[in-house]
Amino acid sequence: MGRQPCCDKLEVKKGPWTAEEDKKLINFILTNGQCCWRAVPKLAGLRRCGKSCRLRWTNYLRPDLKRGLLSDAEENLVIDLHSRLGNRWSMIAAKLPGRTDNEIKNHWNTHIKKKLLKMGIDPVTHKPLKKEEAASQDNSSSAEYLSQSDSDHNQVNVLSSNENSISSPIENSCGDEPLLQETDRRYDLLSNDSWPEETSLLMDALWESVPDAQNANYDLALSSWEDSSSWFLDSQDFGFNCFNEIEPHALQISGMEEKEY
DNA sequence: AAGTCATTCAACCGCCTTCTG
DNA sequence: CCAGAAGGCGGTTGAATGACT
Repeated sequence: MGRQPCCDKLEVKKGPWTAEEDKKLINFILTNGQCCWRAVPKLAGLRRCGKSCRLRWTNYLRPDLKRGLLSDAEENLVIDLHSRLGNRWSMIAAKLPGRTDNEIKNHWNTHIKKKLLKMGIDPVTHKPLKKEEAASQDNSSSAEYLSQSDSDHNQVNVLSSNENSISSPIENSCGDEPLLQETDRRYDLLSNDSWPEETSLLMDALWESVPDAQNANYDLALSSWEDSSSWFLDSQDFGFNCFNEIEPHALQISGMEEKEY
């Protein structure tokens, strides 16, 4: 007999969240904070799985989220971090204020991966593709990207980081070294002391650009509520800059018009 | 205008890790 | 120390949307 499902599959709703559900979840978390996710649906009056509530909150409703495409600096940082950490999206996301693992993972798969392939770089190992493969790539796009990097020395660092510092996780994990040791070493890399200076600077700049994130109290540390929620953005008349300033009850009552999906 | 294909991203699934009694 | 519960994570899916014919 397998593991028990986390929710009663017959009772839980699936698929896209409605504005009404979002409202309930937001109100509940604002009032009670993040507690036991399994209990959230019941307490908040939602017919959703606790996991689904957590995902919805962390990936979409959390007020400290940035929305929109990753900036060039963020993209470069993702590439650099990926070259060190591999597909550890949550760790990568932890280094980018206001970004979620899901968002970064999606962006990697839809944009960055293609970009690197076009440049003749293997997105898994971050090494140049085999000569014949690379030769078939579009040279112009590669040249274009590299020329951009002239004005952005961080990109140069990204492209050369493996040469100078740490070899790719994939390569290492294929060696004789036990996987566990490799994993531990990767975790060691998370210590800021071991970041190359350029990467640290890049990260500092990103964090400075999101002042509230420096206090990164991801519970309810809250920069711009508008950014986190397009339907709320539509109600900018409220002029809220910081979630802390919002009375939870005010959110319950006001401005929460039905979102069109 | 209609049909088809490609792309994006929110959400789900299931495994792994951590916590708790 | 162990087992079960809960949380977290990465891979994958599929609906929505856009681009193209």
